Amino acid sequence: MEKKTDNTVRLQDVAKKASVGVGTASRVLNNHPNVSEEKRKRVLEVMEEMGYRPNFVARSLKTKSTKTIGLILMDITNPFYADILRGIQDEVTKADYSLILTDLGTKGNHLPKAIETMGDKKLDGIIYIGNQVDDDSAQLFLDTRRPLVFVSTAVILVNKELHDDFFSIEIDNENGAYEGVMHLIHRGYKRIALISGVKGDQNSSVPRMKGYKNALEEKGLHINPQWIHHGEHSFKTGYEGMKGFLSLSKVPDAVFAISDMAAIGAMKAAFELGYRIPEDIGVIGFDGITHSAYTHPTLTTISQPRYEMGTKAIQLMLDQIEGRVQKGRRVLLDYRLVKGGSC
Amino acid sequence: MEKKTDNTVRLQDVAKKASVGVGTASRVLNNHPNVSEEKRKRVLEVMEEMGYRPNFVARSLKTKSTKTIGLILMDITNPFYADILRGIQDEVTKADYSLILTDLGTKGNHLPKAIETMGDKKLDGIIYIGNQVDDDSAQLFLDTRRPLVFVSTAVILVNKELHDDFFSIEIDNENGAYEGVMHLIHRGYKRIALISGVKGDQNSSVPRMKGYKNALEEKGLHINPQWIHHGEHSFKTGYEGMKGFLSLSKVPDAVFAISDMAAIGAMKAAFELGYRIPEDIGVIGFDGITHSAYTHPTLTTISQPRYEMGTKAIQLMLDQIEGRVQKGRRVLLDYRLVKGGSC
DNA sequence: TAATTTCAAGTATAGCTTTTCGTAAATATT
DNA sequence: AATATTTACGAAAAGCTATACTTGAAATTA
Repeated sequence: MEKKTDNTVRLQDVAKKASVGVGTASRVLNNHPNVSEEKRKRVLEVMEEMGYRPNFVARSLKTKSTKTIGLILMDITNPFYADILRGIQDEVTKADYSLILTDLGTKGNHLPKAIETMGDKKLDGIIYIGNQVDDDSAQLFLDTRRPLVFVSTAVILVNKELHDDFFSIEIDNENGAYEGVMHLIHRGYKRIALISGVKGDQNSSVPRMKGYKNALEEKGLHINPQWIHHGEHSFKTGYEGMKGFLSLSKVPDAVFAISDMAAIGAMKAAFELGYRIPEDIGVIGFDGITHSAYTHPTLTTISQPRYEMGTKAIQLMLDQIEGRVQKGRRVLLDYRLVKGGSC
Repeated sequence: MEKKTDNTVRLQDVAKKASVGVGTASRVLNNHPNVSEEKRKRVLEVMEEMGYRPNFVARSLKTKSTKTIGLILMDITNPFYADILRGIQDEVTKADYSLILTDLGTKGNHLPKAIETMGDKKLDGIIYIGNQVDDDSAQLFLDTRRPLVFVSTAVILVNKELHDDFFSIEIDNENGAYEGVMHLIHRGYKRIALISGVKGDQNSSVPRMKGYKNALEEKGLHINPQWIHHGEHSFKTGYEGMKGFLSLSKVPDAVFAISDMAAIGAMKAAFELGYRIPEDIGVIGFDGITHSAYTHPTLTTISQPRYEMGTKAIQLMLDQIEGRVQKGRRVLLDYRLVKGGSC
């Protein structure tokens, strides 16, 4: 009961030296009221003098709060996610929480393991940013019985029902895409191709493709299946998609890319084949990453409020952790058409 | 001693149901030898049946190991760092550790707080990736008394002495820069400008500028102070640097950028002013981020083994945590000139 | 057979903090 | 002045696991 194996100083060491009970010392530490000014001062002095630092692990065991939020994300390599992370980080820092990050990466399905570990480590909440999650993983999320926030992720189906015990933050993807394609049409483009994401992904691919089709149909333009390319949110996807389009007998005159990464890859491919942008072929992207302002020509894009998505995510998380809200809901943020020189 | 407030199942619940001592249950959990096959099986069954999940926090309190590594990095928005993170993440996942991330961002000095928090939360080790740290923060790092790995960071000075109780992973920045500039010279460029990082930063700015100067001096080329621009590793810095150079009466014919981000920004500025790359002005970058392969023309760059830097960082970290090494050392990895079309 | 070794398995304790509880003292109320 | 209420504070429990220690039985040896 009085072993000092290493030289860490414990609260009871402080208490003893200050001649108070360990309970009192704890109260001082946590700014509880019922402690006399005299003892408070003495304890504080001794803490300073001995260089006492509270043990977070022991505290967590007792309070059941780790002051740590888990963040699972798709691919940190994509600046879109990195920008969201910046918002998350700033807000987390402000609230004195820590962040446990799991970057899923592209190879292998590490999601179930990641969710379970975050539950086991007693994180106070979990944020997920990425593609739609399958039903099994969705169930795992709920099983952790922790506050959840999904960013830029389609609402999940569990047992074929919509759950309302988590938050989600998105933009109106369908209308965003619609507006982007409309912009192309207004600029005079008529043969508009689509570089999409993972087929069937309810997060970005499905709603954005819907917006794309809505716009074309509304204007009576032809939807050519050959002009739709599926892939990831990567340079490579855009590059390959564009290469494919430009090798067809009937070449499109504009491309709507589901992400800026893909748009940049597409531009590269067009340039390589000697096409001029925007004269020969127009390009529009989606996301609004910083990078899109540094291509030549500058990329026109549907910009998402990335930083704000991050800050909002943490705010909603803290609302849940601190019991200010009960039911989850879907939060829609505004997107914005940023006009560049690519179309 | 027998309160069940919520429905979490504890090891002692498992033990009771399996009619064994809690010690035995613990041994089963940790694969200790001295337990009969019969009881092991029974305990395992009960665990499965009750859905038992070990409490990491309680375990950490006892074992003094959190199975969590801290990562402090400069700016996740820079793909160079994001790529390193990918390597770190993969290796961390493999070893069944978690990662607590602190992205310092650009505004405010959050480093001291970040270090202290990671110490307080009893993380098993800390990795730092970024600019040179000041002496005070360096001392804080050492005060945590935890394994340390510094990636792409200049060796730190504490009390004006070189410490050897931490690891660092770098490339030979001076020679890398030297080689890059030499490449420009061999391609026929003679008026070579430099877009550098933070002035005096021993991490990248100082050694790379040294390599830059070495090359110029060796070839008897003029070093023009007006052709040196300081800033950050960002698009903006490169953009502004190049704009500045091209407004001078005596314009350079090539630019060596300290990072690919800056190089891309510089290319953008040159294009805007109607310069052709590589005909009118040559550009070479540093880092080798994926992005550099998708500019037009493709960016020539000194590529750093980013992913490997990450995996190596974790390997060295685990070596320390698991006691396989005592003294720290400096690890140099290989860089590589990747020839693009920008010079 | 008795003594010794070996091993399985149960018990108690440590790890550090917060919180509950009970007591004593101080203050307020009548 | 006597009682009720509030406040200060120490002792101990609780949170959950791992480990050191202990015990008892079985196996080995003399």
